[in-house]
Amino acid sequence: MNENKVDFERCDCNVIHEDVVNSVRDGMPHEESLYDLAEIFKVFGDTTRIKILYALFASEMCVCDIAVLLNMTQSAISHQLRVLKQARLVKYRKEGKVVYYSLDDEHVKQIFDQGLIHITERNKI
Amino acid sequence: MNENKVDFERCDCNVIHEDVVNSVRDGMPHEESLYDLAEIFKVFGDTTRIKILYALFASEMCVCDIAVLLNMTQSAISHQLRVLKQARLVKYRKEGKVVYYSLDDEHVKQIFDQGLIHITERNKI
DNA sequence: AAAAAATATGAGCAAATATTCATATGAAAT
DNA sequence: ATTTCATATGAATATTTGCTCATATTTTTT
Repeated sequence: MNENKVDFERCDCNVIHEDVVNSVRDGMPHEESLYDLAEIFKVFGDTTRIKILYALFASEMCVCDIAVLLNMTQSAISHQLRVLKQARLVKYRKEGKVVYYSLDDEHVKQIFDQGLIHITERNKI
Repeated sequence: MNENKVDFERCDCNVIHEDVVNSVRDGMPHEESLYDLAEIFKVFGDTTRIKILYALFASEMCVCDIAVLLNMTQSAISHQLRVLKQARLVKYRKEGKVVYYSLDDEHVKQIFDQGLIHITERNKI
């Protein structure tokens, strides 16, 4: 009962439905899970990274190829690949001085598809 | 053949696999679709908005309730609700001076779930 | 009609982020 | 060994973005 006490002063309004607030709070996942979830979607939330993932969807590619495909700097691509690598969405293999990147997650397509379903359904109206 | 010509100068490296680049380019969705896709994920890519969506998952709530639940300003919540509204992820109904928000998309849960699957699988290692 | 309450919104600010530029690293070719 | 090429990376810059603060709007209450 006591841990449900929150800082009401932070909100410049009164609680309207204290019961709803309490029951919803009990069902909320841990702060950390929600943070991680947002972090993953943040990675997907950039056009360049989306393009890279879509490209790797079709084929394994080296950094230079991706840069040419997207008409962007090698450096910019390399920076973004690092982000994707840290999120464990892509993996790489080295062959001499060339580094080939490919998808490292079976869920990427499913996440993509759900996003696409949303925007296509939404635009139907 | 001509439209495949791109500005190679922008990339400070030579094309390594021109065939791969061309075939991948042919399979790429339109620029606009990719932009929209990134936009949707961008909406999911914020902890506050993720929390709001999770809360609305459990129950319809008014702005003030959400603010108290998340221990944040009414203004901050209202701003974020606008973003969610524009992305057509939430809808609202007015009852007097109180505005109740709720989810406006059956796909939200599926998108969430895919994201969760990714982070849980990833953390298994 | 006036005050109060819930929500919305515009401007400003601070933090985060994507790209550029210069340069480092590492492997292959000469 | 030296040069060349593919990639990585740190610093700087420009843009985006989330929150705060003040205030507007709308509905209810008195």
